[in-house]
Amino acid sequence: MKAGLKGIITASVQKAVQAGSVQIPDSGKLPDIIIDRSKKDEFGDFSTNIAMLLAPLTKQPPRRIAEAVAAAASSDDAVEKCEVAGPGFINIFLKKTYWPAALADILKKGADYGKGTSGRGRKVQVEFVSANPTGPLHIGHGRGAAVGDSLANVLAAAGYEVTREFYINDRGRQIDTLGRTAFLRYHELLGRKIDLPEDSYKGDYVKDVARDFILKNGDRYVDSALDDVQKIFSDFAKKELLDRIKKDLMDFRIEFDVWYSEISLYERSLVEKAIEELRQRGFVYEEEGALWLKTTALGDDKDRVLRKAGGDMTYFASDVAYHIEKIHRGFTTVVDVWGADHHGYEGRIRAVFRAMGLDDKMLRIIFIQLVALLRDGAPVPMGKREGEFVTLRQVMDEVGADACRFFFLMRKSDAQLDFDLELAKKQAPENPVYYVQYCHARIKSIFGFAKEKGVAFLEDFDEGILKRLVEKEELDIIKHMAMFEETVEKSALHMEPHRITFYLTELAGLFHPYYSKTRVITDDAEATLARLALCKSVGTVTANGLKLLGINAPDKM
RNA sequence: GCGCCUGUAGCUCAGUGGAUAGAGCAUCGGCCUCCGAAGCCGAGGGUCGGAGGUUCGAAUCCUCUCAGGCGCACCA
Repeated sequence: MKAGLKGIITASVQKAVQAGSVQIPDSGKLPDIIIDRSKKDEFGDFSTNIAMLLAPLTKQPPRRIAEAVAAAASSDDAVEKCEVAGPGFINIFLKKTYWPAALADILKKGADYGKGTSGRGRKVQVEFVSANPTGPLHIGHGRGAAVGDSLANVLAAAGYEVTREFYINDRGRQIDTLGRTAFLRYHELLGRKIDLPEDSYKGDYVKDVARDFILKNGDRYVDSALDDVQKIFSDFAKKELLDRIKKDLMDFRIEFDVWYSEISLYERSLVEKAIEELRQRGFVYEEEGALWLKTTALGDDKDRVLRKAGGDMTYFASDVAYHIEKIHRGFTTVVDVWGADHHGYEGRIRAVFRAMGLDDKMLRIIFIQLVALLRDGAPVPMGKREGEFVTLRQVMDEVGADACRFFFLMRKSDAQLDFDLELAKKQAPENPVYYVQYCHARIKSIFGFAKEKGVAFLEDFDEGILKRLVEKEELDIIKHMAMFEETVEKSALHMEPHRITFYLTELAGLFHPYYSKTRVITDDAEATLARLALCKSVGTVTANGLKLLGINAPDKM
């Protein structure tokens, strides 16, 4: 419905321009029209500041522009009146007949309500989690997973064609270290005395891996030299740990379209090809035995090594090849979801896009800030090096996937997040998770009650009865629901899925008080049906929003 | 030292240059004989870290500054 409002304002601006009362300079480009719910009822239903945005362009006073636009908009069928207020706000009062139509539109669209077309089918890749298969997913990965997955949902809803991708760092020094650690744990389990080097993976999960290795292979490698069998242990361990990561993500209800192996880049010679491509563009040189990418010419702080003097390729070289591959695959936008501790890496990856002659705006990097895990307000210690960090699995098992995802999506991702385990579990008002879900369950139960009372709510009811919804609370709910499509679009545009969380909390915050105050099922048959229609649509919008967050909309709690 | 992120109510945070800065929690006081009390109603709470600047207008943009977090590898 919001698109309709935007259309009214756009047309009105154009009318004012044609009439000569607003003069747009030759460039002729209108600023984006932004319409918001009015802050106060006396400011109408919706407001726009378009006149104030046009003022500097047209060099005309904002109030005069506003008056011209408001006059044009007043003649629109849906508009009751338009007022100019303050420095140049246009306050739009819509006709009462607009709201039944808006509500009917939501009911008609159902599960599709909220879907938009602003993405125009453009291809977007969202790469997220991409945790090394050297250990379990920790809580920070979980936040990245929730944000990445929800962002992908939101982009898809806004009309983009989305690919979800997990990049697997399945080669390099950390994998070698993993293999060596597994090798040592293997010996330990077979009764040998071992000495675990400082840079080993110290978590018990490597013992689990070694135990499984024994089940499959027995003690046949116990007398082998590490160098001879390291690859066997590395391969075994990384596969097992990746399987666990996949299992964790599946239980967190996250599915990837593509699992992209770093090794596969080498198998297809894509790393060499990428370097060759960059060499031809003049950004590759050799110095002190190493091969360098001249990223300083592309906005980075210092040049970066692609191939070490010892001959090994760096992790960066793979990543260069991977991102060039993303470009060749035809994505118009590439989204990388990274832990905030990787922000030092941003410059060199942007440089790759610039080196390829592309606008690096096509790369969007979402940084996921730290999660501070609390229990009853007291911090839960973390620290991967010691091998005693809190895993996603532990938290998910303790508080449930729904609460977990909701907490991760309660804040914008570049703000630190306090996650209180006890709070997330509490079935009490101070837990924000259930407020929204309860809204959905409550509505389902209203329909259960209606059925008991023999009140039938049919899909093809007479829309005329919706004009019985005249209470302020009822209209406020409809107005908020009318903003859902806009919210999804803004969420996609800014790549901020947490906006959906806030939107749903607000919707529930309108519904619960309404429910307490107003009886839905009464002797008045028409009013009952109209209110059931309202309830139905709130349930629909809540379910649609929760789906974008990857959270269940329960019928019962 | 350089770079990035964050400073908004007691706490945790919303707030694409616009109107008198908003929620939730916590605190205090009320509400279950009636569609789910995981809910509702009411009250108090603010130098938007600080200082300049840009402008009709700044929590929002720019500069400086203070505080916290993170990063500055031929590691990944």
